[in-house]
Amino acid sequence: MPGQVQSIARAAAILRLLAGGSGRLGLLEIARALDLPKGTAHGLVRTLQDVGFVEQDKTSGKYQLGAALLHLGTSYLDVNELRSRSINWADPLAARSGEAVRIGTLLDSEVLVVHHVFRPDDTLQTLDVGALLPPHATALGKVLLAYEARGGGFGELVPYTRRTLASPRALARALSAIREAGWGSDIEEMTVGEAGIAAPIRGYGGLVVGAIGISGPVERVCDAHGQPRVTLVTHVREAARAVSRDLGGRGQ
Amino acid sequence: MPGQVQSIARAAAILRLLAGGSGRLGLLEIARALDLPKGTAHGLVRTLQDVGFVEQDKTSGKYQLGAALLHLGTSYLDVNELRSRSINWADPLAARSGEAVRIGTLLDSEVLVVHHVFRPDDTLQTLDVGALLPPHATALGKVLLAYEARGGGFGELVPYTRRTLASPRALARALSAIREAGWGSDIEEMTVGEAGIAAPIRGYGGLVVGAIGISGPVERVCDAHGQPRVTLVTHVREAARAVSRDLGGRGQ
DNA sequence: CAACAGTGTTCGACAATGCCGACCAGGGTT
DNA sequence: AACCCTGGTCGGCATTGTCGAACACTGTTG
Repeated sequence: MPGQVQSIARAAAILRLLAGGSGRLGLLEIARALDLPKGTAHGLVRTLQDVGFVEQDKTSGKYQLGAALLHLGTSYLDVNELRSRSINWADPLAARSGEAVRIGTLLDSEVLVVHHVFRPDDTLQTLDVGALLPPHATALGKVLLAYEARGGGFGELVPYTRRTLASPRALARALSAIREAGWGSDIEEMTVGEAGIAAPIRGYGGLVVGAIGISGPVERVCDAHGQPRVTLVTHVREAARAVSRDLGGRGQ
Repeated sequence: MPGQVQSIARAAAILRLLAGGSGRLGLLEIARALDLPKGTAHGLVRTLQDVGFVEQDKTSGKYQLGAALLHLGTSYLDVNELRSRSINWADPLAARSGEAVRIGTLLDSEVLVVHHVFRPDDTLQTLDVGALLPPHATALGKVLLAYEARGGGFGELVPYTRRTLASPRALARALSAIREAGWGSDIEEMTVGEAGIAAPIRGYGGLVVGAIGISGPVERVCDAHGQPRVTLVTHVREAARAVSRDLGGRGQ
């Protein structure tokens, strides 16, 4: 594969940096973080500003992400096949299971949430479409990792709770168990008191392109033995199959 | 201001094209639309693909927006000062008025919705955060236009309904009336049966940085004379002032 | 069945392009 | 008032990306 266009790759790095960091960044901070000369960074940032991908706070001079990105992001949702096919099945799943439903896909070894249906009750919930979840500590993420072709080493496995799978060996075992069973779960591995169940979504050719899952309080998601309830597992797997069928895949 | 970085400007144009068009586009369509040689367009698109801003449908070969943009877009929401300050005031406004609340800002002569609170009833509504609204046919848009520094000519004023302000003269009159009154409305100018009320949000230095408004069925938003209800107008203007105060502006 | 009209993709040579480093200009702090 | 820090500018060099033609492939058409 021939070389990349340098300036575009650098511009993307700047945007990722701004998205990841604590919001606003100064020009020199950007230049230092990417190991670029001041002048070069300035040129890149200024054209990013011209196209609306970056805004500058006039008082502090610092830079932040721009409004044009918001529209591009939602435009992506409109085109995304995985999301559009899932929508019809996510709502029934939320209704049947009584829990929140999320659909995610792998992006740079993280889980990108592309759709989110709130838990049917009226509790206050924040929409996390567009959020990135840690793959090793969520049911969605582990399912996606299990079927990921590029089985390279995982990133650093930060432990969120005592039950997080923080060692590569434990994670690899869990992934092969998921491949065996065709679904996966996480029990208080990301936040205490929360559990989740997920199953893979296959696209054209049987390739896994995403995952659908529910998550909620551990006492509702799991039975008396601390295992995910069979009825919920069935619901999730059926939803995953339905979406896969819609996508033209073989559906598990 | 010295020249732009050509390749970044072109890359941004490609992304805008993909966002605006009907989703997927072929390489030649992109090249033709931007008047670029095939090879050049390919290089740009390929690096956009490498950084995740563009995806390629393997079967058709066509290109579409990529997943990385979704995360960038929502990251923008997290940083956006206008949105974060508005959130606390949008919910009460929705509750008091009983209508849907939206907060918008001007982007490229269009209205970008940065926050959206559903109407309190349980009707089915779609979240339009990230959507672009026509400025001349919505209360939010007309308020933003009225206080826009760069008072250049408006784009083409497409008529949506019979009551849309489609002539530059009528629109200019409406805008100066808004400046006079400090708030604006639209009555069946975008969709029949719908009306809206909006007021400007001022940031540091008194500059208008956004607008907040409600919208709903014309029979609820307007009184017997077909005019916006005074109580609703007051609620909207108070909310706008509150947000402005939070932003450090003078609040009207 | 062959010629064709479309794709998306690769390659290499030229030179235009954007990179780099040093140089300005303003603000805050010592 | 001298100093640091910031963001912004300018011009020369050569690295960089652009460009057009050629390639591989698919589906259609004569």
